[in-house]
Amino acid sequence: MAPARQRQDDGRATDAAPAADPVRCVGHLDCDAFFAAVELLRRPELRGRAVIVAHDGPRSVVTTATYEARRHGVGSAMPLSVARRRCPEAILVPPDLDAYREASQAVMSIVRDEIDVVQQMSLDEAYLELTGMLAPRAALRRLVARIKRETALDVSVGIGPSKLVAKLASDAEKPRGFVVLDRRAAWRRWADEPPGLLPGIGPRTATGLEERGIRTIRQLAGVDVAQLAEWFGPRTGPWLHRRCRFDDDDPVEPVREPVSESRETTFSIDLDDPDDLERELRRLSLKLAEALDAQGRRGRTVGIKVRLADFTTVTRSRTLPRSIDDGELVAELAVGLLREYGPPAPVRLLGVRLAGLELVDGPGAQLALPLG
DNA sequence: TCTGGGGTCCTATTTCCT
DNA sequence: TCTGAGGAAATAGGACCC
Repeated sequence: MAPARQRQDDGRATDAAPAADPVRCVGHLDCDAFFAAVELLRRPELRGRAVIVAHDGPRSVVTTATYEARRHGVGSAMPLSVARRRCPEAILVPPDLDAYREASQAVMSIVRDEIDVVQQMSLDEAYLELTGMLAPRAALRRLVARIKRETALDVSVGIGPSKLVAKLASDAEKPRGFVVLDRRAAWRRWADEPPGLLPGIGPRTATGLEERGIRTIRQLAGVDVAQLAEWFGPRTGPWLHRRCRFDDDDPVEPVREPVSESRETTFSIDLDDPDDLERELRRLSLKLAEALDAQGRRGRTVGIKVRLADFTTVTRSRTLPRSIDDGELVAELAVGLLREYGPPAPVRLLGVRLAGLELVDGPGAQLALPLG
């Protein structure tokens, strides 16, 4: 494989070409077993033991497990029933989102204090734009040490020429990893791994590739773009073509406006009675509207999501001429959609969503309250 | 093994408009 | 008035991520 433009990150491109942009440098920071780590801080007696953070229900899944539990084959998103079978001695701790939010804020405010351009991806993960920085590695070494000192949490860090490589690098040697790679090093390290290693290639795409005889990133890189476009679509095809070459120029975007917000719930026993379903949908609608109201946001498209007993999922939505934020109205519309659909089987999950979000009367509207 | 909750984005199809 | 091409927006489904 020959990367189109090769530029090493030693290249302090001296005044030769005026158009030469600086070598991009991106960091990815990921807290190790974040939810579990926060729990261990509060309950040090659990240190060294297999701990699973999950609700205790018949249909719950593992949110995080300590590395001791992972050694027994327990992993994130695994049904709790399976996790228990694999690791019966594991201690179950219910999630405490408020505590994780607080810990996240502590970490992220340190990150933002040290780095100008930060894109936070979740409570425990962020991309850092390091381009132009004189000594990015040293800076991130200091950052890691400061996070450990001030929060007692461990993080893994990856540094690369793109988000893609940085993310793979941070994942490569967890926990407490610190991996720096350029594109060619990434190729050497992962070319013979399965395509599913690459973020964005999930089980479905991996299977699709396998059915066509493609089992490694190297093999994927040998497939014609046009062929990939035919197989996976006009955008996904070319995207795969670049991805398997570790070619990525996705920018680090510090602020992104939310597109939609939703509330959903899985019942511990499937619901059959329309009255029960409507009551639940109302409750979810009011909860959603309340949250959006607190943010000063409204939405123009109301949608429902219904998962039936056999796991088939149906969505219905309706777009209004203008955006709304009233809980009762959201509930009315959601219930209307549910009635129109009329679930043909017992329902396992019900959800409501508001999309096409906007800030009411633009930014700052919330501050425009009468002062008396 | 039997699958949470909260998001983003992509694709295909339909519908409406010009 | 009928017909059709082509774009934008809406809709539904689904992949994927943490």
